[in-house]
Amino acid sequence: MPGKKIRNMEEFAKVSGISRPTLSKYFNDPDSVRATTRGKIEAALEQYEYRPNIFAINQNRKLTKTIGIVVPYLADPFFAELVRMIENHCIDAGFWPVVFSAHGQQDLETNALATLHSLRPAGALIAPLGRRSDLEAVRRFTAEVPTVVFDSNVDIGQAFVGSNNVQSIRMIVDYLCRTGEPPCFFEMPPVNPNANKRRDAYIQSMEDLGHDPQVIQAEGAGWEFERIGLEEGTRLISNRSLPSETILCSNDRLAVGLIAAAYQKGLRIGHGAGCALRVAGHDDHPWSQFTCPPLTTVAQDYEAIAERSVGILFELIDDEQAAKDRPEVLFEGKLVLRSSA
Amino acid sequence: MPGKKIRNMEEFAKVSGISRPTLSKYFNDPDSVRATTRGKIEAALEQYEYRPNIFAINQNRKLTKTIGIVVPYLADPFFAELVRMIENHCIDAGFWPVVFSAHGQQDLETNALATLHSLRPAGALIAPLGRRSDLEAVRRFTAEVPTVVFDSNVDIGQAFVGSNNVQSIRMIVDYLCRTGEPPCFFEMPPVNPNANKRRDAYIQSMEDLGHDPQVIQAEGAGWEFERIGLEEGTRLISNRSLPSETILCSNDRLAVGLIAAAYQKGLRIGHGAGCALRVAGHDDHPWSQFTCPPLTTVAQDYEAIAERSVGILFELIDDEQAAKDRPEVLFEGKLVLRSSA
DNA sequence: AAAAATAGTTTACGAGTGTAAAGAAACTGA
DNA sequence: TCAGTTTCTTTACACTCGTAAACTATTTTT
Repeated sequence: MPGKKIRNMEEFAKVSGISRPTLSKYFNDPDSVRATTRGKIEAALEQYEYRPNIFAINQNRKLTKTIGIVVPYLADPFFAELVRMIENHCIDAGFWPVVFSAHGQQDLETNALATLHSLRPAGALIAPLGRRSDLEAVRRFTAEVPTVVFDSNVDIGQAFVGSNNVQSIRMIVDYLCRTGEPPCFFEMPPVNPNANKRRDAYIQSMEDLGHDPQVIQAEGAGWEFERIGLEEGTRLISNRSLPSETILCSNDRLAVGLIAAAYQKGLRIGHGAGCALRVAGHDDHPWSQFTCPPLTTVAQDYEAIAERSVGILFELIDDEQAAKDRPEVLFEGKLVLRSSA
Repeated sequence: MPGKKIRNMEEFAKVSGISRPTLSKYFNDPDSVRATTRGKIEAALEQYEYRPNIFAINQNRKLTKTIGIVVPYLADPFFAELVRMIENHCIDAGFWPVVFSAHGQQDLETNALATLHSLRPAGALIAPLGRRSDLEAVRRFTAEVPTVVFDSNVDIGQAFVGSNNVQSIRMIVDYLCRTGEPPCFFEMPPVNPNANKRRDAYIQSMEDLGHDPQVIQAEGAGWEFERIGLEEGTRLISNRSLPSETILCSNDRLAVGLIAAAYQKGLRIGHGAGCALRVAGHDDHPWSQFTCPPLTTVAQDYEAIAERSVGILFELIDDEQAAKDRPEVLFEGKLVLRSSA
């Protein structure tokens, strides 16, 4: 039951009977003071409402407890989910995560980095816009803040954590070829290196298997991937211009749109009898288990990516030498067989 | 082309030839200095890389430029989208939005409020967890920070902005009754007042129309609404225990799960011939246009809610008297007719 | 119980900005 | 050009906490 309001650490020192420097130590690391002292402080905390002023704390600390998280588009469930996990890891480690979304726009990304920079964070986790990023601005940022890049591997930061697109695409191409007609590849204008890697991996995998790769690029920009999938899918189906009955989509959100298009055109999706199309995706987006039919896809290991990014960042923060070789950690995708393909 | 690094405002005063207090004024509000002075400052800003230290700024300002945004679950596309819009409005107005997600957990919500509090924000926009909120903690927060509550109307804060659930539910119940069998209502254990309002509005609307209300409550907790809809939907269909062929879901995410269940059970959804079920939702979630079939629902006016919440908050910040009567702004839902019902 | 080690107190300064007051400089309009 | 107004400069203190140094109190070790 917090009682009287305490304005600053000095006042709290008075009521708790502990000197201010010791309190400062305590708030930095509760285990750095003797148990009896800790007890007194915590007893006082129960009685009085007091929290150190974040601004004053960070003003003087060489190393703040702030971790910046920058993603290209927070309303994308993939990033929302990843950020959720990353935030939890940061909080568990006693850090304060601050999330920025570029909302798909370069100026907002650059601005977020500038704001973040002036927060003097201990480190940052960045999933760059990719193509649209102001790479110079990002580089300036990473020159001063230990940064782990995740998801989209542009050559910046001190480490990268993401998925092994080559392996995952190869795996699903393999599966699709083994179980039916070889797939064509449905993509949009690439927004980041992942998209390119996936396309290239598709082409390579197909050639290795002795098939003819067929890439369809949907028009459209922005982050409404489902809409792009729906519109282009509708057109392709209407024109009967799909080069294969099996379609591997560059990501699940595109697949969601394509599935909607097929449904609306009366085409049944799946690998059973009476099905006109097989559709597969990539990422295992939170929604993909609820499409009709449920989407066969490759799961990115969200939890592993989140856990490892944060882990590497903490290593970087503890030991700046770890930066030298820019490790790249790639997690393997897992095939998620559902009924769409 | 920013050149030499400037460490603080004093140094920047030297190189720009403008006194520090004037610079301080400029950074607070660029229009508060003469155009010629502004010109000199901005010329210097081009040449030198300098940004005022956020911590030092906020340490002394009575009113910071920080706006706190707290949502119950950021990975829910409804909140992700709303937050995206709110953030944009804040940035446009020269404020710094800081987003917190409670990730569905009370302790995280309470903690977010405490952290936010110590940021001494100019104001806050809170969508409370609802039932799970530690109302006392929230109230303590709102006693000191001008707060607009949105989405979920618990009786705290200086204003509320949300949707008129009574009107919107009445409208869709009306529509469903007019065009086919009267709907039953499919809900989960209510997580916030909206859920209760919607159920009650359903019951009232049905009675007003002379029909027998039928409420089905799915079991399940947490924020994986689609899963709840899928699992309970599967059970209901298997047991043939649906009291009506028309199902109004408490929200779109539940409907997404139910639609998946119906699909997997081979039931065709829609209002045409050969359809076994009609399914309607509420909210117009970003996904609901891509379900199979596309979901008939009631659209919440995202942009209006975002714009108005921020607008009212700015009024509160400018004039604390505005708080007295706790205005409640309810936007009307719009019927979105697609093919699921 | 004395010596050694640990943890606390007191004192003092530093971080980078906001802001107030008094006076100097630059504009404004006739 | 000159009075009146506005804007800038100078000076000084405030905000809250981190942290270092010198010293004292407490605990641990032997």
